[in-house]
Amino acid sequence: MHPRTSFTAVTSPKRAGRPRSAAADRAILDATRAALAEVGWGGLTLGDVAARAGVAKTTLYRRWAGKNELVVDALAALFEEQLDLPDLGGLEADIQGVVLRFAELIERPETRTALMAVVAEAAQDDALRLRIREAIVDRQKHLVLLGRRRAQQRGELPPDKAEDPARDDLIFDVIAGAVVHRVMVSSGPVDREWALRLARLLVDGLGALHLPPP
Amino acid sequence: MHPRTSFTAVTSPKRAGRPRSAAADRAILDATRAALAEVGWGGLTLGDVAARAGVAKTTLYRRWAGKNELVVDALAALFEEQLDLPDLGGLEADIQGVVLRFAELIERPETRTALMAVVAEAAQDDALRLRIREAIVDRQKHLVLLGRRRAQQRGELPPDKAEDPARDDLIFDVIAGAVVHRVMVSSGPVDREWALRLARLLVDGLGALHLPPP
Amino acid sequence: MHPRTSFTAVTSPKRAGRPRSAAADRAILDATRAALAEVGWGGLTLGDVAARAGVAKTTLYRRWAGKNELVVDALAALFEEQLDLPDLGGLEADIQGVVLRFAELIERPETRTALMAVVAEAAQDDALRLRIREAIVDRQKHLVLLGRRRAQQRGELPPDKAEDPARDDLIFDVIAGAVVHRVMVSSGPVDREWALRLARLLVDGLGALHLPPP
Amino acid sequence: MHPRTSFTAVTSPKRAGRPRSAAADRAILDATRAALAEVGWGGLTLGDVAARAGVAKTTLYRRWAGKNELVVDALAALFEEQLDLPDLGGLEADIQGVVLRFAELIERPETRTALMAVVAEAAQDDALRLRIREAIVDRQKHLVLLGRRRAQQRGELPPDKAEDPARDDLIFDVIAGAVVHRVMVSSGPVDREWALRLARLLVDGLGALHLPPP
DNA sequence: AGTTAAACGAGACGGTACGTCTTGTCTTAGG
DNA sequence: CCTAAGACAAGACGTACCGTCTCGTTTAACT
Repeated sequence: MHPRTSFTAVTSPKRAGRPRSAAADRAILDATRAALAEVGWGGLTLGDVAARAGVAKTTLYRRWAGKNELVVDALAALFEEQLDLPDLGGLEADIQGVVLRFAELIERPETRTALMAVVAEAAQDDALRLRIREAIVDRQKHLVLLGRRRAQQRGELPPDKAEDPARDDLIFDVIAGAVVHRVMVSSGPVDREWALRLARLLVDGLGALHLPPP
Repeated sequence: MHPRTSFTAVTSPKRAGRPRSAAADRAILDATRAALAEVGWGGLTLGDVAARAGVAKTTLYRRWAGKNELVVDALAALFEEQLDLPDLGGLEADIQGVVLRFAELIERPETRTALMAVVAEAAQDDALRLRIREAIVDRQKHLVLLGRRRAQQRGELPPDKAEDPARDDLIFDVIAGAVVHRVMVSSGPVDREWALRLARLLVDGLGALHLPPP
Repeated sequence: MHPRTSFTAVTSPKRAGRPRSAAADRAILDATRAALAEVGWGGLTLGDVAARAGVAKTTLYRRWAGKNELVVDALAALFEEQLDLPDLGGLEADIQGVVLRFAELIERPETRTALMAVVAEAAQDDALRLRIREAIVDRQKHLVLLGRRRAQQRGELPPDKAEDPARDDLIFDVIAGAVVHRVMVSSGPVDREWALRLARLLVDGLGALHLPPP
Repeated sequence: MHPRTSFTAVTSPKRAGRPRSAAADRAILDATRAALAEVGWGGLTLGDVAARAGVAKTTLYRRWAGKNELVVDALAALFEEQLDLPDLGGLEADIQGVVLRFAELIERPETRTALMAVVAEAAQDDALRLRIREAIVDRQKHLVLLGRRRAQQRGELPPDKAEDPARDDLIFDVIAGAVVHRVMVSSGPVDREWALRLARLLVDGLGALHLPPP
């Protein structure tokens, strides 16, 4: 499997020959999501995706190097929409809100069947792991910053003396990890109560993290 | 894929014909782990496992229904050993210890490449999800109970007025989820410092969880 | 494309595992001939042959390395039957008879579309050329010997003083070549008259060939 | 595949727009012959030919409908040169000479790999067969006429009472067929000796053909 | 000198077949 | 009845060409 011209890469100002069809891009990604929801990661066939999209396999392979890359891009679009953090008046409520929102995303059939699968594939593929982080994970991370600043303005958390990005990373790993584990492994519901308890645990735990790091 | 005689099931007292070779079982599981570490889940082939184990494919299929089941059993053996929680003198230290221990387990090549993969497969396969919980996840869960009781005896946490299993589940989801997310997605190290910060967050957050549930 | 265990090769005395299905061999060759007659060499697809034969592609590729080898074997069977030279009472009649017979063979749809194609492929493939000679061409060659001996016994040709295999080869090239050229290139009919004229030319020319070689 | 403006067709007196590049025509035919000699018919790719000729595929398809037509035209040029029959003083020598000459042509790599291939394709394509006859075969046929007349003038053959074109066709099929069969199938050399024997066979056989047809 | 219309290069496109691979079952011979 | 060996049906894989198309550019011949 050879590397391809990245689909997201901005095509250079002047390219000879017939330009790539933007409609094909869209059709393929839509078909991928639809197929994922229907048959799951394991049953996903690039031939089938191409057929659903009304596109030749070649067209698909010209843009993506394989199943992994395609699915990451297909999922990325889903995550892009869900990027906001409505101000619910307090840190606890904000966390509860974002947890519910994130769970909603994870529980969609496309996401359920595919997200862990690409993470698993990425275990042995550094480029893929990077792509997942860039296209999916990091986009959510700024919510942590936003939420923390808002809480500091409200006086719910003390102001920072110095930057501590590792702390925000930890918070993100805790929230995202807990939700994913709840949904994918424990198979329990992420309802308002569960989200509230997680929010409480974090609100109380967050104070300690603002003490000087060890 | 048809159900098989479960590998773990105790074979009935008297069975006619040549008995199954216990050596084959071990050889297959060892080969599976070795192959996982080498080529990862995606590259894992049942034909290759059989060849490595010096066993015919038939023998393998007679015991396991497919790749998923085989790998779950192969991983289960890895998790079986790691079941203790040395008393390090305080709740924070205990949590830090168990986090480091768990990370160590997750970061092995066999686990890294296979655990998420079977979780992903389980997204559409209830039986598999149950098997993973029973054989892998739940085995670790009693550590939460043990740790909490020890902390209550030390007076670090207030005694329970009533049972609250959902609370322990949440704690488990948070710890396990955070470690897995850190390792598999964020690709950051789970070192003493990271473990300490997570432990602190939990110790302080845990108090709130002992207030009456909402 | 890797070499395969030859289909015709006698399988060694003892082979482990399930033996190859003889029925599959037959079904594949029959399907090949049928497909050739229907869609011709250019339209012949190994996938289609497999489907017609009710066999998986793997089974086909286990026996033959590709289209060329398969078709040679499929044609060989056709040529095997046609091996006799009825005594029509005189050299001229015998030649006329064999020419008509040979033309009949060449003009079958399977042969028409495939024979020249494999010969063309063989132009760059020594192994294939050898296989064609062994499996198809040489089988007909003994007819020349037989016919000549019969004519010598009748006194139509003088007895040989010494062996001269090159002479028989020439005769074969002339007869086979003329018929093939007539059918494939000139697109003329090989009817009784044409066959008779060729026979006359040869009968009169043959005398000269029994003079001492130059 | 649609019909094209034939490459050989005289372009109509007035055509608007940019005229077709004659250089491209030449480059494509040269590239075709070179590619044929290198990779053979089977390996010949129109994309590759275009690349070798420094021309876009479109340019190629604007002139020829496909591989078959292109190769026929490429071969035709080779055969165009070889059209003479030096008077070697006698019928036998003349035949020997033309046989050697023809063999030389057939044994070129381009011819070897491509001639039989297009003949094979023509088995199911009447237009192609006609084109081959016109562009390649018939050009050689007048040599038979020329040789026969010369021999009649020398007195080596009796004068014709009536036209008998079928007889000349037969002679052509015999000579061309025998040489092709010798080269392509029997894989034997067409050397002076072989050519002489064929010439003798014909000279002696030819007398009979001048008797009244049956 | 400008206009025009076709040829040109480049390369994307929908298709189709390729030959390989893996899956899970089946068939033999041997223990 | 189990085992090893390996053939089997099924079907996805990723690649290579096919012949068509769609661009933007170039090149003559006709205004």
